[in-house]
Amino acid sequence: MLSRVLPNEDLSFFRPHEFIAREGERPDSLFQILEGWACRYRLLTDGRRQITALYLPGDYCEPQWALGRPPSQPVMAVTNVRAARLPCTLPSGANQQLFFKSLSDSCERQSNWLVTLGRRTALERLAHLLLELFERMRQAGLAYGQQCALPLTQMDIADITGLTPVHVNRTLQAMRNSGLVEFQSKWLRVADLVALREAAAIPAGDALV
Amino acid sequence: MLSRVLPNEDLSFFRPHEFIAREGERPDSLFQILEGWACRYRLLTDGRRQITALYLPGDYCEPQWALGRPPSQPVMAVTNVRAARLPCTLPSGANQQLFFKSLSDSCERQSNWLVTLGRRTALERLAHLLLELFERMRQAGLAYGQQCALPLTQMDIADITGLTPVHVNRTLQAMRNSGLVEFQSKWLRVADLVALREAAAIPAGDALV
DNA sequence: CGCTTTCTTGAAAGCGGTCAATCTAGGTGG
DNA sequence: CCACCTAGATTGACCGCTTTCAAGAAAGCG
Repeated sequence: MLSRVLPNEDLSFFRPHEFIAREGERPDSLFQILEGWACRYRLLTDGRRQITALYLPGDYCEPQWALGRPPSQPVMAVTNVRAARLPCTLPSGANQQLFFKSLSDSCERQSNWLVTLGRRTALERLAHLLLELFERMRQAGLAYGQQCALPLTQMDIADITGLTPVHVNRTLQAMRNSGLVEFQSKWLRVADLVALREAAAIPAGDALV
Repeated sequence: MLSRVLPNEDLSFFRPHEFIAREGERPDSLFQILEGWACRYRLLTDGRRQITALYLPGDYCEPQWALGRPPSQPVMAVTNVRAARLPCTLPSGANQQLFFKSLSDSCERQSNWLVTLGRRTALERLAHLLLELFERMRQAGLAYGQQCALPLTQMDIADITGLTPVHVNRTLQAMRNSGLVEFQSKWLRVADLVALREAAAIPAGDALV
């Protein structure tokens, strides 16, 4: 599933909360996540945090670094992360295609998140998030039946969905109580994907990306 | 300022609210906006709308169409629009660079908007929007001193900022009353850029993009 | 000059936020 | 093996920003 582009030798490891890239510092390589999760975020001066991207196994972090653009937001490991180091230059041929597909995918995902943050309720945001993460884990070959790992704290989830941890907690409980999802100790189980899609207010034809 | 890539012959014109691209329909060309504004948006089934991108003079609409990805969201003219038609294929050489820069710019802008929609208050969102639009108009050579055109209705602004038109109206009034901006009849005047940045809760080092 | 879109205003309600305390579980060291 | 520690999850009470609903004023346009 998770296609490797480089030999096993060039690996990096990160611990939870360790920086993978710092704001403004030109990284000397970019990464393909092999194992674990990472995130990109921005902090406002008063401490408000918004997570703007999640990197799951298989994801590139970040193609645009190869375009000569230093990271404008820090990237940090959420869990233990194992990643392949790739040269920080634009590859040619098929790998170039891959890069641009990756860039354009993340653009698409962000665009969908704008809709969620701008117009969806708390419950819809959480449904959307769980759905998207399950789908991405499935595509990475990391879902088992209707279950997958989901190693985020409720605080992380709050900073993704633009809510407070307290409200995430309450809304998650409502979702559990209504039987929409099972989600505890970093493990997600989606009984009814269609119901979850509906709860997320995702129009019929829309892809999740 | 606004560098043209094609001869004058290949032009398209659109009226306000006219579709420039429809969801899922492969466009046969992509555009560089020469005059006027356009937007990309998504509609939820109950009518909620979120605008996910604005296209100002000089902007490409949309590089990723050339990557073989049909538009996942409709694009529509906000004002009268004059645009140059470009072949819907990946250019080579310098123009390719241009495309990817454009793609990566819009990615960056979206990422900043995630922060705004997720974590900023109504006043901060509006300040951020006005600031960004002024800056983009300035870079396009379309600002005159500290003023520029801003041809959006309060409803458009609401659908960009994830607010209701009513609240946009009230918040805009508050900003006018406090002397932060002058904005009426589609014309913006920013007396104090620094104050507006502060009102937008934009951390010191951050670029607007 | 009438029509339609846009802007403005008021009152009331609600969703999600804030503050603060308590409970739980995983990890550590003795 | 258990006391302790700390991060994370949970709960309750209250607050307030933003929404909703409903009218009316203003402005743009044919």
